[in-house]
Amino acid sequence: MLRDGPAHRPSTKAHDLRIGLLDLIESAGVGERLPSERELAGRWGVARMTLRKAIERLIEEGRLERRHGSGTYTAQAPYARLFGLSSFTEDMRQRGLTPSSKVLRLRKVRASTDAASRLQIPVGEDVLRFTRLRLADGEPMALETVLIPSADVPGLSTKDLAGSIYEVLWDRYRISTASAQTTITPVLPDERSAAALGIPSSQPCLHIDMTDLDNRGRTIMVADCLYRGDRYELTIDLAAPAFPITKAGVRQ
Amino acid sequence: MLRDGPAHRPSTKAHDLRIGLLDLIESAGVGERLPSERELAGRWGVARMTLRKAIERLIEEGRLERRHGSGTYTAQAPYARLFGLSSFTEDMRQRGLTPSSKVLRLRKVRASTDAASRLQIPVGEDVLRFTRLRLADGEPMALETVLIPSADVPGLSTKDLAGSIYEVLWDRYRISTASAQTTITPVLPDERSAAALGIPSSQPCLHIDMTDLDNRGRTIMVADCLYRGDRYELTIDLAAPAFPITKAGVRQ
DNA sequence: TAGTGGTCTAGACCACTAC
DNA sequence: TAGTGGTCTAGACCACTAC
Repeated sequence: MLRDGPAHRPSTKAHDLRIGLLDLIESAGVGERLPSERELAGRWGVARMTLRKAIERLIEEGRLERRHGSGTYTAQAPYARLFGLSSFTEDMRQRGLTPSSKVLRLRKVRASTDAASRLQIPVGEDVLRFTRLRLADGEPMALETVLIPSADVPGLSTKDLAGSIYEVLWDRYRISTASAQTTITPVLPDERSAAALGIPSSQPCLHIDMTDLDNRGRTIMVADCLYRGDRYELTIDLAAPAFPITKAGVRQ
Repeated sequence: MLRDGPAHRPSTKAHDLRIGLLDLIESAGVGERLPSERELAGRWGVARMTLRKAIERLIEEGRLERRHGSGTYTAQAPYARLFGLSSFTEDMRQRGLTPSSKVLRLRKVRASTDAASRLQIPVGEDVLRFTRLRLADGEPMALETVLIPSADVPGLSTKDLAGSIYEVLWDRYRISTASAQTTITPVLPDERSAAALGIPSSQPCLHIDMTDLDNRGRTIMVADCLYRGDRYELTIDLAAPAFPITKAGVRQ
């Protein structure tokens, strides 16, 4: 059933099983139970240990979860996979704060040379550009400007921007971030940004620049964020054995 | 040979094998070859697959390396494991810059309440405290103050502080960092720091506060660093499938 | 060519869950 | 108690290395 062409590189059985498992995951809903390991191993004619290896890799990737004695389940929506850094909404909730947003601008623009280069699209292409004030417990926390190729998000409007953009991209367009590149620098805000954030322009801020890529390395969007240095701190926990965990913290 | 007490928690064979493997790693030099999987499995009376599982975990932790057809080897010194963030020396080299250091102060002090709490030692205990200017291509890049319990590093002196402290701790005291907690905030430097870094005090900087822990969760040292915002930027690459890679970048 | 790691098999028994 | 994942066994054959 599974194997394909002859002169193919990674063609191990575990890799073929991966494809089959991904199909199952795709067609299943979030949190749904897969057939048992014995059932799947039998169905695909492989040893259970071999199947388990393929499952383990998908667990590492955050696509599956196992519950001892119960079963193997599809994991939560992939937009939650990139830890704290990716989603302001998630960050704030983890801190026990209530996130909200105020859309300051939303319009369609033509990609500048710089934007086109970052988005990997032709110069002049239509791009949706919006700026939001992100709040925590009603108080300004960050100012964020996002660029997304218009063609990817037909019909996206202001009312979709109340919460996590990751959630909207996934729920509505089935777009999900597989990796992100982030650059962090300390800056002083310009007058306008300082006013929007409610801080003096002498207050240092974290400038967090992010590019989100899908699983084929194509750019999904770029985001330019300015976080208040007096309220926000970035925490990175690096652990040698397990995965480094990155999360954002809030200074009390 | 391996199993210990009865009412013990993780007591799987793979866990017992881990202990045996760690002993081998400890007594071997860096880059040395271990006995083959078949040899070790025979010696310890387990199936090869079981041994492999224990080896795989140590590979994930960066302690071992496998070379197909050749053997299993002890990995490079563990101080290099924590990616860019941990070692200024490594960071700069990766960027093609030449790192150097200038020790500004080094003395033994008594732990303040705050220091004692961060280092997990009694208040008033002897602590080695040093401040270094870190340079890249001869130009100031960061100002760093480090605290280490004196008892852990007998004989450490100024001449040991020319390069990576991680390297010294490992080579000389066999102390290695297993995890690190880092907090990042944007700040304006005080007059004295600004002068040392050769920047105006209106130049925002990244304040990076780090606590290094060993594999039992004990604090090894705390470091307080001020990075020039005009020369230094932090880059974080998050990838969903593999390990997030954190590295520091230098603005050109 | 001998020895190594890489993958896979077809079982076994245990620990846990959900009923 | 039936079904699930968790661990382990004792092999097999393949791919690669180092000589």
